[in-house]
Amino acid sequence: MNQYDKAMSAAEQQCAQSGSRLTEKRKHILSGLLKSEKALSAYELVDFCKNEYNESIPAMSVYRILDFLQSERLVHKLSTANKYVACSHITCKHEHEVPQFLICSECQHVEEIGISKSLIETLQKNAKKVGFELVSPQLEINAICHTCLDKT
Amino acid sequence: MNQYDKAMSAAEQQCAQSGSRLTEKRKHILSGLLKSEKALSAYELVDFCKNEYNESIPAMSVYRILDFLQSERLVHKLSTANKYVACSHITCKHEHEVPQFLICSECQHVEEIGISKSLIETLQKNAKKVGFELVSPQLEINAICHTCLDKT
DNA sequence: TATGATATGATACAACATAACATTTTTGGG
DNA sequence: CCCAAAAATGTTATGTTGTATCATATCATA
Ligand SMILES: [Zn+2]
Ligand SMILES: [Zn+2]
Ligand SMILES: [Zn+2]
Ligand SMILES: [Zn+2]
Repeated sequence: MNQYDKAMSAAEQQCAQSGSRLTEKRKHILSGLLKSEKALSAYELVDFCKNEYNESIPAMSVYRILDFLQSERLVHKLSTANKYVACSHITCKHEHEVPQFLICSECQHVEEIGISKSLIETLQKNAKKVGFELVSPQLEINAICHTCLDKT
Repeated sequence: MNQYDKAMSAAEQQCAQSGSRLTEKRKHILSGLLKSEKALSAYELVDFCKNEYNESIPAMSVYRILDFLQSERLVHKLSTANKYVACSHITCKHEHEVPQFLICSECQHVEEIGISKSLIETLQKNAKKVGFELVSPQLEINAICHTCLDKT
């Protein structure tokens, strides 16, 4: 079974476990994010569903579906880019760490990596010094991927 | 001289030094950010100028002015919030470090702090591992300020 | 004062996102 | 199986953020 099928099947399991339904439309949106392997906007996902499945999903519904997928921890929102990306750890058993996203400013390719406990603690300590408490943090870093760097 | 006046005067100096002009409108936008002490959207700055100076600046101009102020390193854009904030180090002589912003999700209060060299190096190393180069990074962390935390 | 460069205005529109209410689909108890 | 409640999706309108383009005004300086 390839990575895509594994992810879809893990997503089914995740939803079954939490007692929610992974409908066709929700699957299509998730598949768009999984197949593209990059961050997509809600409207790009509308286009994807039109092109790939000849299915017209209104933007409103796509946003709702993205909310659902986020609540199931299958998808993350990248606030700096106003785009959405499939979680890289859908197939993993382990608890989801505080995520860090490296986002290529050129091609929107995204890598999701965990942040080490010690790094989190450092950030937390620094925040506290200036009167802030981290709640459910997430780091988004704009960078250039090596593929795009080589092209220039 | 209070902090606000110091900042405006330092901004004048900065622009003089780089041979650019800090016009009235540019001053008004900057003053909006300095006085509010929180992150504001371009459209909120339009309102500020209307209320404070009875001056109608089109949104287009506000965006241009914000671009200018960013190029002079007087203002930062917070991409996660789609808002803008005055640099906390306008009056400082030292080089501007890689900035980290703690943004209160409740009240939009922002603290800008520098990131230590060693932390940057850690981030850079982690990025390299997954094929990314940081260019001009900036960390934005959504958190809750203690004032808002106490209210709840 | 003429000229070019810089700054601002006006208008239109693109892209991202939500509010409010209607309709359809699913589900589970009687 | 049927119905009512809950969940999912559709429709329409609108709000928010941001850019493109072309026009006009202001400033510097020769
Ligand atoms: Zn994830
Ligand atoms: Zn790239
Ligand atoms: Zn700064
Ligand atoms: Zn606050």
